[in-house]
Order: sequence, then structure tokens, then C-alpha cells
Amino acid sequence: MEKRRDMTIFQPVDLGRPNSGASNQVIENYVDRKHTMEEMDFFSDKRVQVCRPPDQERMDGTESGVNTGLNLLTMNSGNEPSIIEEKPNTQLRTIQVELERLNHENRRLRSMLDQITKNYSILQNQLLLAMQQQARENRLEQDERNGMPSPTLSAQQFMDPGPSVAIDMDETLHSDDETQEPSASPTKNIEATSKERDHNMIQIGRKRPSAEDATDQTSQSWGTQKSPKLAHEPKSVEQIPEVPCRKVRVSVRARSDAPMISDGCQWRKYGQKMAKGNPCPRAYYRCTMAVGCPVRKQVQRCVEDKSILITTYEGNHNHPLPPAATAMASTTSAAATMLLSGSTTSKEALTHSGFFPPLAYPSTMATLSASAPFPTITLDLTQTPNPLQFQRPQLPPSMPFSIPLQGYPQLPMYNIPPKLPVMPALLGQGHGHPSMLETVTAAITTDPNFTAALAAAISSIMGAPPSNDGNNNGIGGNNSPPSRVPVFPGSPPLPQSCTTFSTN
DNA sequence: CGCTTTTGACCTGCGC
DNA sequence: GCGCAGGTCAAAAGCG
Ligand SMILES: [Zn+2]
Repeated sequence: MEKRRDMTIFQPVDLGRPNSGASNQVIENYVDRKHTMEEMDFFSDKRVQVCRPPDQERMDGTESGVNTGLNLLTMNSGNEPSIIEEKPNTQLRTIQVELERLNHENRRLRSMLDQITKNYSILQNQLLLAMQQQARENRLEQDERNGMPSPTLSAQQFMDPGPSVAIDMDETLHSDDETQEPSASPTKNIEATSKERDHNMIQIGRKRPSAEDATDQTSQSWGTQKSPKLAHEPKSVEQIPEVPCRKVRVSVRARSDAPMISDGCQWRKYGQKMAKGNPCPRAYYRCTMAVGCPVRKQVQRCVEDKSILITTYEGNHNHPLPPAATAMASTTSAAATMLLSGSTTSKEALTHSGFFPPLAYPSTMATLSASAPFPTITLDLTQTPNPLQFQRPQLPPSMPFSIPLQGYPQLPMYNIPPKLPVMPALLGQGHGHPSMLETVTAAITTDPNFTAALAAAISSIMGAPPSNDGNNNGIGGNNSPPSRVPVFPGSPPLPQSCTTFSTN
């Protein structure tokens, strides 16, 4: 039941709460139609029955001109004459009526899907925005408390090393900066690492367009990377260690026999390397949907299980994306945001009560890698954790830092199997193998930590004026290169800000 | 013919 | 400074 899954996604987030009208409405819609959606099955023979949920009747009527694109009807109508001809008129009529009804319903459902899709995107964007803002606020707050001069620093200190901070996400949340070393199974937790700090610091004063920051968390990194000079140049690190070009990476682990997962984007391979410790080569791809798109991804098979494909995304698209790609973009972006905000939060939690309660429900699929040079969040889609039982991430002892993303007790609705595909309609399914997007989206959205974090962020931020409502897709979405128009006015991008203080 | 893939060279950062 | 590893470039080859 993919449908079901979709619905869930929205529910848990519970964005509707204090949010803007738009979101609320969206949610309401979802809730309202939830029932219908769950049952809907375009390809089932029983669709007739299925399609008629009780509440269905009331929600139709508005969208009749939509082309569903489903064969369903067409096929039926085609056969209709020949087959039915001999039957009694009454029966024929009945069938016709039924067909019509189905047709109508199909249209309606189609439009609903479209709308849901849109709403989904909007919500996601809003969430991202909210989370980012929250992170920023927290950071500023902390700075103030600490007397940190950094004015605009958007940097997220979470990465800040100082003493490596390890926050245990386990139930036992450590609340101090002490380094703790939780142990975790690599695949099931979130680990974040940041080694690079010194280099890559670029100064971006307050002037820096917030939008960029916000949106392009990762994308910039690529750009900066290429021009190492920048990193060194303004060694303004001292005071305003801003934008450290910290790259935020979102890594997705999924089982796939295909050499590459289809995520809706167009990629061009620009390199391949044998990675150390892995017999399988690592392939480097860059987005070719737009000329200057900074988004890149690395694809590599897992050493332990070669059926697992590890795809790592970096950067944000600076161009519009097709629905399918947008989904992925949003998802990865959300993951990145989660990572960033989580880390920020966690740190703050340590210093002062952050907005996330210590309580943690470890994520079953998100992992931060400590060994990675960049903060990386890994979504492990290869496992199907029991929805009801969230495993606690056991962080490896060496883990420098773990993010307590989850702060809120999980919401009731997380009973959904994490691995179901999400929003199939949007994704343009049709691929023989599981769509990455679907999987990822599902994973993220269903991840208790994520949703909890979102919910928390939103609720806590709600008070703050929305900096913008633009739609941008984080990593995969649209973000722009450094010089681009800010998508999120006023909100500093996570990544950039992250590094700042690190001294090592 | 244009685009993509292949692949060795090159660059950069890091640890010793 | 040297070697290693990750990442990128770009010429050549391949493909439709
Ligand atoms: Zn792109």
C-alpha cells in the first residue's frame, strides 16, 4: 500500500499545527482524503468497490476535466460494446454507469494526486525552511549566550570540534559536551563528521544572501572546492568563520542491481576511481540537466554487500527539476537539513536546552558517518526495521558527534513500514526496480527522527516569521550557486555556517 | 555529429 | 618532502 504510505508521511509531520494557512489546508486535505487514498487501487479489479469509500462522494465534483492518464477507462470502454451488447440493457447500462463513474473518479483521484504532490512539495519546502531557520536561531542564541561575536554567522557549530562532542542519541542522552562514545551499528544511526574545518572557510558576511545559504547548503561546497584559493584567501575564519564550505552529503544505501539508481536527474559520469578498501570502483557523476549545475554524486557498491548501492549526493541543483527529481532533491535536502539542524540542536542541547528534548528515538535508517570528511547523512534503505520498534543507533565509540535528531517522542502515526515507496504517482514510477526517490523519500519521511525533528522545528519556529515560502529543493532541489538568487531569504544555509568555529 | 563513457594524468589535502 | 588517497580534468573512444 503505497498510498497508505503517502498519507502517513504527511500526518506524522503534523505540520498543520501552527503553520501557515496553506500548510494547514494541505494537511486537512490529506487527512480528509486519507481514507480514500489508502484504499485506492487503480490497478485492482476490485477498484470499483475500492473507489467508493464513504467519504468519497463528498469530495468530488470539482475536477472533472483532468485526464487521468490511466488506461483503466479506455480499456473498458473499448471492450464495452462488443462484450456487453448481448447483455440486457439494464446490465449494459449499469456497466456504463459504472464506467462513467470510474472514469470520473479516476480523474478526481488524479487531480487529487497532483494536488497532493504539490502540497507535498510545498510542505517539504516549508519544513526545510523552518528547520533551517530554527537552526539558525538556535545558533545565534547560543552565540549570544556565549558572547560570541560572530554576528551573522550562520555557521553551524555543531561540527565544531572542540572536544569532539558526542551526543548520545540513545535513550540516554548525554547532555554534556563531554565526548561520549556511543556505539552504533553503522547502518542504523546517524553519524556526522566533520573534519574539514580549517580549510574551506570562506567568509561570507552578513550580506550573503540568505537564500543561497538556505538552499544551497551543499551546493556551494562544490563551487568552493574548485577554487581552493577562496578557502585560503580570506582567512577570516577567526571571527567570522562563516561559510565554511562544508559540504553536506546525503548518502543513500539501497539494494539495486543496476549500476545506478534512477533518481529523476540526468547525470554524466566524469570519473571513476578505485576506492581504497573496496574492490568496487567508485563512480563520479555530475548533473547535466543544467549547464552549471553543481550537483554531483558518487556511486559505489557496498563492500560488505555488493548488492547494496551507495549513492552520495552533494550540492543543490540550480535549475528546475522534473517531479521525480524534485522528490529526490527534496528528500536529500530534507535529510541534509535534518543532519544540520540536528547537529546544531544537539550541540545546543548540550550547552543549553535546545529545542529537542533529550528523549531520543534513534533513527533506524539515518547514519552519520564519522569517518567522512564531510558531514554526511546516510539513509539506509536496505533494512526494513520494524516500524514499531525503532532500534537505537549504536554509535561507534569513535564517533565524534552524533545528532539527536529525534527529540520528540515519536508520533503515533509512525506505524508505517519504512520502506514503502512514497508518492508513486509523482515519481513516475515505471522503473523495474524500486525508485530511489520513493525509497528515500519514504525512508526520510517515515523516519521518526525526521518527522519529529520537523515537527519540533516547525512548532518551535512557528512563532518566527517565515522567511519565505519559496520552493526550493535542497540538495536536489534548486539551489543556486553562490551567485544565485536566494531562495530562502534570510535564512542562512546550514552547511555554510557549520564550520565556523572549528579549530581543528 | 553531439553526447557520454572511459581512463590515465593531474591536483589537492593529509599524515608521516 | 614524500607518498597516499580522494577527487577532477580532459583527451580519446564509444554510441546512437
Ligand atoms: Zn542539477
